[in-house]
Amino acid sequence: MPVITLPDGSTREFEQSVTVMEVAADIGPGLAKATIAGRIDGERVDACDLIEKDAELTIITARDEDGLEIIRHSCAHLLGHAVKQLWPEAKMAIGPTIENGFYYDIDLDHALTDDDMLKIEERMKSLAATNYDVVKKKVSWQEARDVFAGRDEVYKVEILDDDIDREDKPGLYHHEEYVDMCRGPHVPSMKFCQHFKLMRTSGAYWRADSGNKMLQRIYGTAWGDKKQLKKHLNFLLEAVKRDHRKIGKKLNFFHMQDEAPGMVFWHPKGWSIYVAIESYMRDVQRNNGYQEIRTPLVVEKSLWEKSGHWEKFRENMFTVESESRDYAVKPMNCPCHVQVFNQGLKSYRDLPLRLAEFGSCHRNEASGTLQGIMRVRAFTQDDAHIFCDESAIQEEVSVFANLLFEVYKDFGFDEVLVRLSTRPEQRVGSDEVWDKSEKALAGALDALELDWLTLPGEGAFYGPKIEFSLRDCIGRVWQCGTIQVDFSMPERLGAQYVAEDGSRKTPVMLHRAILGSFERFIGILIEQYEGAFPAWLAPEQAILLNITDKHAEYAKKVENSLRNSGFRVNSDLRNEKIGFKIREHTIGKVPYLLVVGDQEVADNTVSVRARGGNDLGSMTLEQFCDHLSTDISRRGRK
RNA sequence: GCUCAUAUAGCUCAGUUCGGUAGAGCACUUCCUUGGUAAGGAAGAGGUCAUCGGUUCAACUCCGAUUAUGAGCUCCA
Repeated sequence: MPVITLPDGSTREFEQSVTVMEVAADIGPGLAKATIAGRIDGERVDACDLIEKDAELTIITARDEDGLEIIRHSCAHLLGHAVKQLWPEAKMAIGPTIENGFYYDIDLDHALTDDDMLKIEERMKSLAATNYDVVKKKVSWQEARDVFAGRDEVYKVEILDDDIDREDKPGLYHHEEYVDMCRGPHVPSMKFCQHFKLMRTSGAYWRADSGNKMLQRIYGTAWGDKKQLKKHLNFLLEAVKRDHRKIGKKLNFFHMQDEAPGMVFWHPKGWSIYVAIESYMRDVQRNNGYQEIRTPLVVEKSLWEKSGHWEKFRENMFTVESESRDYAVKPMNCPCHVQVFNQGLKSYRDLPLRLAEFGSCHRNEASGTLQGIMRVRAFTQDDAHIFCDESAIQEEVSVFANLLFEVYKDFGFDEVLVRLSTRPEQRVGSDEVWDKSEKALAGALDALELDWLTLPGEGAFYGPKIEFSLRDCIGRVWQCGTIQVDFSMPERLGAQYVAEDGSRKTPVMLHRAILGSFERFIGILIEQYEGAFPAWLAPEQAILLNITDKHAEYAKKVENSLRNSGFRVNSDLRNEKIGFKIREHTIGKVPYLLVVGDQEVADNTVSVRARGGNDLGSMTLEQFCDHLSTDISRRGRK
């Protein structure tokens, strides 16, 4: 006689055990139709699962996040169903859900082509169109193993053997002749799996181990209705439109070429953006207690041996040989910064000592990881190291985080995600030291009253780190800033200071960056702004357009005057119609187009057209300077 | 590094179904046009079809290798 309590607090009593679906039907036929699964006392269950005793029940429909996830999971099974019909010899590995969709890893000798993808999608659609019911059976471990062994599904058998307790009762979901094993829950009927699209294939190692066989992974996206699917596909198109590689080429910001893989050739316009950001960061650092330094790019191997880099990351370092000595191009700035710290005797009165460097680093990343200017082999960090006493960590982290939030706001990013990465398997330093470091960072975050998550095992080899990620205007998340505690390197490299009691102590070092790397950050900005940089960063803040040759001299005069006022201005004096020039520089995303013709020459003004086509009318030079200055001083803030 | 795909004019891309050495638009050059807020007109020039090798009478096309790029995987100190 189970009593079911619903989310609104109402209760329903039943004569005998009932399924989730039956409860839904009892509430109303409309709900029954929409029922995907249920949540009993917080745990997700199938619609066909029996409720035998009193329980709190929530019905899950496509409107719930959970419902969507179940749909995606079932779509993975649907993919399996289709693939096995088309290639019966395929062996199915795992098919989990991911953000916005699902994938399935498949072992199949035939390399899947784009045509195959269409074929699979067609088959999935026609299977789903029959609205067949998904039938769940709980079986014994042995029974499940027999089923998959009988079907030669070696990966399912391996999962059973290695990961599933012999006492467990695995759920087998029957999609007509296809069977998949899953913790569930799944949709009761394929009528819920109608709005999906296969996205791409790729290789993926079995159990994510690069020593294992590479399987073929098929990615798909799936949604509760047509509208959601369309919205997602539009989002993807939007992301493609913003691709920094395309925009970077079109707007002539930079290029890359075969001879220097993973390294950027900055063109005048891109470099102008770079310089604007660098000089902004230089001001920010100077105004916040940092001292800028510059250290060598190439340093003898022995220093990297002492710092621990040679042991842990030799493969990713570029090396150079000269006069029988081995050098490495620096992959990080920290060991060099310790060398600066080590010059001269330091007192506790010198701490915290904050050394900053726009440090140019080279890391020989695996070729497959390179991506535009986002992931490169040569990059420059807005790097700094804070040498301080252990007791100052929390304060330094907190001051740093607040500074970082302000900088991000200047770049137009208001939402920042914070995560704490803890000790990885490969690391230096004792567990004691790691305990201390992790605690210090967590303490600082709590003191700031931030929402933050822990990423276990994601820390750097020398210490735990806080990572700051920002969300761009179309919702994507980019990891940029970081602050990392390091109790190890100062000791390894012999950093010391004289404490109040006259004893020698080893300082703690905080590695920190706000933007991360200039290359990557500019890539992010290009995508965020779709190339339309706000005035303070725009390579060309304004451009003079003359109507005819008659006005060229006046245009040139205005251009020079604006330049002398410190603005980045050019003029386009070509013999072209004004409409043509407007079009070209609109596409070029110049913030202000200044048109000059008879009228303007006579009145000593410029006709101002803002980006986006806003006609701001005629202004005197002075008025325009004020307008532009105001715009620039706002930076990226709204 | 691994899997799959891709590489044609400065850019974006056609094309060679079945091997007989290539085409468009934009950009560029010249000429005409001096025109007021997203493309004025005409003519012209421009490519060893990524590199190296193989098959062939003949390769841009087929095969192999290399390099780079892309999507993922692994990695990201």
